Amino acid sequence: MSDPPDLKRESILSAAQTQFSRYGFRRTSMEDIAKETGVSRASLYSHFENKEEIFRTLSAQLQERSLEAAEARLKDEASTPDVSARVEAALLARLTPFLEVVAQSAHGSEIYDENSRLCGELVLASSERFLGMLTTAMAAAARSGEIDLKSAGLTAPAAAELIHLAATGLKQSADVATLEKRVRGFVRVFLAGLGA
Amino acid sequence: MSDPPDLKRESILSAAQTQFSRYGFRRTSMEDIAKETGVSRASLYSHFENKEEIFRTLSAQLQERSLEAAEARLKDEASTPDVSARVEAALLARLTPFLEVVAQSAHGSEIYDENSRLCGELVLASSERFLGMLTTAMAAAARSGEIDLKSAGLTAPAAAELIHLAATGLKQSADVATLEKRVRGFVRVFLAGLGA
DNA sequence: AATTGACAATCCAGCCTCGAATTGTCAACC
DNA sequence: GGTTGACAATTCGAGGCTGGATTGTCAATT
Repeated sequence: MSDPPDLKRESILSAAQTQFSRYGFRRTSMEDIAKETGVSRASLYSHFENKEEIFRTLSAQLQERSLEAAEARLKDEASTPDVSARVEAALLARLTPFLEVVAQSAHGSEIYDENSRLCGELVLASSERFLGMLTTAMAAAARSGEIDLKSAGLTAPAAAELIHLAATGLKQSADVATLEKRVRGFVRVFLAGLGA
Repeated sequence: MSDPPDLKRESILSAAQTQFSRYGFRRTSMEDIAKETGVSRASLYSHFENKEEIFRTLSAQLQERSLEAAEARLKDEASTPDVSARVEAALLARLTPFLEVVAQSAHGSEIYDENSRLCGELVLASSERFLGMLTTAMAAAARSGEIDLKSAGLTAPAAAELIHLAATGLKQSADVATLEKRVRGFVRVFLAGLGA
């Protein structure tokens, strides 16, 4: 099921994340990453093609993890019987890592730009995947009668899109605590509006 | 009530808007604006201090107009007895001009950046003012019993903030028609969630 | 008073150089 | 296999220079 994790690779990624967060992408040199890892610069090239690949790997890992966490929250009907609570948890799982990287680091906007440049398609694809999850969840909740899309005049994709776009706006929060409060408030009201 | 409108100033502003939209702020010269207005470049300086002031005036006018329109929609309880419909109309009045400038022009992002740089405080203040209007509207609707904030666990400012932030996300629409559809869907569901 | 052409001052994109920092790739080593 | 120091190639920012475009300000004109 799970591949054997490459410890050295992981330690390099962890060191790189630390340095990127501290200095941004451009101002972090391979030397910095090597030193933080405790290894020579040359050996980094045994594990990654170059700095961009380290960054892309890190970004992909973050995306993947947040998507998996979000999906898990959406699917966990056993311990969270409420759609509203599942959507809330999924949005937080998806948004929190982003906020921690971008709003936490002094170089958040630079990192954000580099991410668009180096991983633009991945970001887009992840966004689509998340939208797909939400759509599935909305459709399922409509089928089970937990929400009523028809009387709202919406389809499942349209409802998912609204939640997704609204969440994009809510991302503009200064810290995780604020984000949590806002997401909770938003999801409760919005899903209540759908009859949840 | 209304100041006598300075026709020459208005015609300069109109010409400038055309050119800014066509070429962006930096690539539009005073010569361009003068030619479009049909006067000499020198005479522009009889009416405006410089290019930045023309831009700022244009931006302020746009902000002011969208705010006034939004406020009018919110206050028009006579012809629009529904809070939901008023909020929907107000959001559209506020967002549409923005979308027309930014999403329409090929230089939208440059204009957006210059606007932040030259009119940052104004943009912020306008945003606050709009948030204030929404807060007032929410509070009034709660007072009249048209919505129920308490059972949603929200205050009027919190509810207004959620609507405002969500609208920020909805702004990411490719055209006005899409924006309208989304705002309508969002507002109906959200206000329904508040018991409207 | 508003408008204008003309003038001097300023800005700015392009281009060059320079040198230090950084990169990617070895052969040698463990 | 992975690791390393060392090497050559490349990148990158600072700085300076140039010419053309653009700006802001006149005194003269209507």
